[in-house]
Amino acid sequence: MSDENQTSPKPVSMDDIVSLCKRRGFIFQGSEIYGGLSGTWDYGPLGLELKRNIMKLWWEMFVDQRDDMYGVDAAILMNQKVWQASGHVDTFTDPLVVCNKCGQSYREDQLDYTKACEKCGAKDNYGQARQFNMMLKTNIGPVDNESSISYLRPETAQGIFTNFKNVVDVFYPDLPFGIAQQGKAFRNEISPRDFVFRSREFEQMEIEYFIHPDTWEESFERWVEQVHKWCDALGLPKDSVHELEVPEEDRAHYSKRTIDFEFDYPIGRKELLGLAYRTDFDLGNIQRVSGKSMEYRPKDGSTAFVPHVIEPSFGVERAIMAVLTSAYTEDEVNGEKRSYLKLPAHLSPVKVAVSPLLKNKPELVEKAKEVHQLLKKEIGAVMWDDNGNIGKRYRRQDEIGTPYCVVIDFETLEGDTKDTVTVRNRDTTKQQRVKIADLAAQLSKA
RNA sequence: GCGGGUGUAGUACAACGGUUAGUAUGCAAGUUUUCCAAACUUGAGAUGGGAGUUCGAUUCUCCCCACCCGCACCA
Repeated sequence: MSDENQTSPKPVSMDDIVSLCKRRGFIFQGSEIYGGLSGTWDYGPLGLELKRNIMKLWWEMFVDQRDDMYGVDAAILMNQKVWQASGHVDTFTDPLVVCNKCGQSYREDQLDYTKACEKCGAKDNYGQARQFNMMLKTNIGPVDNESSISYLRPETAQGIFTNFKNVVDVFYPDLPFGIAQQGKAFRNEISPRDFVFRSREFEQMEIEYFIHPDTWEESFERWVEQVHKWCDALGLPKDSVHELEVPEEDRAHYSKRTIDFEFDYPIGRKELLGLAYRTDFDLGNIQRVSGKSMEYRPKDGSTAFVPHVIEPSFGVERAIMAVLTSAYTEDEVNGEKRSYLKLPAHLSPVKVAVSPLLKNKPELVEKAKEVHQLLKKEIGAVMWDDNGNIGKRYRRQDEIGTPYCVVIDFETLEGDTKDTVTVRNRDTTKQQRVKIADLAAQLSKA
């Protein structure tokens, strides 16, 4: 689906991004020193900052800035009944049957044994059905038997549903309200692909927004708007984000409406996040399996009911890839090609770099260190950089998306311009003089 | 999981069945440099892992691992 209507194709390739991520300390192959482990990735100092900034932005936007949202942080390991109730145990254990001749695999429930293999035409040459489970299984405690089985959660959502009653009992929020959670999830993907796009261990940010069933349509529409606001906040170009209305036959059976928000990645147009109306499927299952009531009793005394949910589900790694894709820019400065990350300032791993114009002039270095300490206290993510010459530092900071470079030069030390520094803008490469006293305020505002 | 491809310093590339495996860039130390990857000196740094063939393997063969491209999968 990415072949047609590809709008504003980015010149950036996946290799550019992977290479930059590694070269500059964003993302590395997991367990690389031992030859790697498929589907796992490690975050370096800068990637970690970027990831945290994205997750922080999300939390501010969807939890801190709202009155109707509650956060939880549920355990990754959960009682196996959670996954029986949710349907994951059943739907994740599809038996697979493999053609002995060509190795083509089929789901047993969809295979007609009387027919020849669709791929190679071999007849009556199917292997034994074997279970394939997308959930990563483990055992709790010293015994290794049926009852000790547990799974690394394949989604964070169930940790929200299982805490629905707790949140209602303690806070009794007015409906509608939402519960939000960020955290790791695990899937034993058959083939992890496309850098961090599909991996076996990943980070999710999910919301279950509880509503009265009569209001689902308007609530859904509001979430569509919210999702677009989120994409704007990530700095994604509007023409790179697409709504895909998922047709009924492709939706989960309990979902009455699902929109996949897709992004134009270097690997094509792929899902960035999902928005689904899940009805009362999840709470209903919990009620059925646990025997505990999941009903919500409105404060006005009207009839109690099991709330329905709208579920916006965000993948952190997919957001990171979209942000990097959008931010990666190439232009020319003084005839030299330059590549840089045009990140929104609130996402940049480093907010400000501080340099002495020349590193062999102690008076400059001393003053610069002073300014560095000052800014570090005020802004936090401030980097000291005195490597090479000033142009080199600018390029290096450009490439990791640092929005501002502060340079202490001889004008800082004396004359009318005493105690002013140069502030250089990443995107325009223009610079202006700013009083040291105003620096922190001006940079954190910008 | 299937088919195809790839695997050499941090990155991007070279080379070769045979002495110290090169180049660029990056990195580290130093000299220098008054604003956009200047220059010089020095230094560290690699044949993914394991078997086999061979007098000798980074090179050839096999197995494993990882990544890339297709297919399948993606509740």
